[in-house]
Amino acid sequence: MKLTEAKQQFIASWGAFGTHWGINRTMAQVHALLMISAEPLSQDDIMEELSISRGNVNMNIRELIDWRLVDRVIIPGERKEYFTAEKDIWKVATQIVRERKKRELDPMLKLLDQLQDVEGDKKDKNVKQFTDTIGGIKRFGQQADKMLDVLIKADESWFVGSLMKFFK
Amino acid sequence: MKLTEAKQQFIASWGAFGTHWGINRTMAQVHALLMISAEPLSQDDIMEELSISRGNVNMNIRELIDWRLVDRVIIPGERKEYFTAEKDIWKVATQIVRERKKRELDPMLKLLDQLQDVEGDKKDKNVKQFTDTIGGIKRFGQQADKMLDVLIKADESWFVGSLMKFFK
DNA sequence: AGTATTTTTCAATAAGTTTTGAAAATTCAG
DNA sequence: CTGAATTTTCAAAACTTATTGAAAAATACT
Repeated sequence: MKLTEAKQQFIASWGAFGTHWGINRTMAQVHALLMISAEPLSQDDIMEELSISRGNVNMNIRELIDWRLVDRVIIPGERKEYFTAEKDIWKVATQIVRERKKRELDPMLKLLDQLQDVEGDKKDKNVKQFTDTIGGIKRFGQQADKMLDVLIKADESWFVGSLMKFFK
Repeated sequence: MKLTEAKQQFIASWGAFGTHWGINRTMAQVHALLMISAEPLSQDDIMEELSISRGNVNMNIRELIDWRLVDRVIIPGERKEYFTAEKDIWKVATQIVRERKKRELDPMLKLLDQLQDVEGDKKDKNVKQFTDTIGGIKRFGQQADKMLDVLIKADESWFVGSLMKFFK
């Protein structure tokens, strides 16, 4: 397979993949493009490679920077801004975990705390089912929370070395 | 907080939560409703509770059954079909992992295999960056794949007992 | 078999999200 | 300070996805 074709395939698939993960297709494509590019790219480069508008590039790059997956790069002597992506997939993954934990898991646990104490007869099966379900989700979420915290702080060699022995 | 209010809050939040995970809002809401219901519900019950149309309930229930998160229940003497959700959150989580692995991770790994061997000069930095990135993602994906396989087969007590020691 | 009830389908429509592109704002070199 | 290059904004348009509801199909009771 030719490089150009392989690149296109990867970008398209990474984009489709992203939509399953609550990430907008174009954002995932821009990220894919930057991950496989040896050199930083400008907004114009990205517009050209992906055939999308300037505004679209701008918005999605901003979002990627917000997620700390992409960095602005200044190239001396160049007027334009350039962009580059973190290429170590372990760092990419832990950064995504970090952000999603902050944006989704933490608020959910907060909410479950509040929902935990409904008024009413603990013997009523409707009340019981509700508090049992909420309680179960909460305990599970707290466990996941702890686990992710350690994962985020760990480095890859620990992950591959110690933890992976569990998963022979 | 009153039960009715707490229920509404939980259903709404679980729905919003779902959209971040590539799951349609209504599907997540139906799932939430069934998880906190002590008794199985009929299509009419769900229509009423969530104020959505019959067709909508039907489609989303079908999808949930497809994901094996919801079961049809026959109540003797009743003409209507009823539905109930798995309430053990550990089982729910492993089932979701199982399905998403099958639908997303496995196909992605297959694709990465194909993209691994691009023609061209291995010294070309563009070729090198591409194959390095793809290779890195593939290795990471394979590790995740193994880990998830063990997780799926494990039961909760193993998870909480042995594995959680790692995450003190 | 005939009929009433329930479930499923699906075309039309509504709602939501993403993209465009041109105008406004900003940046920077001379 | 001026003006060309570049970036940012955002309303309108395009596109995508979800929802409705009525008709068709399936089910099961008498």
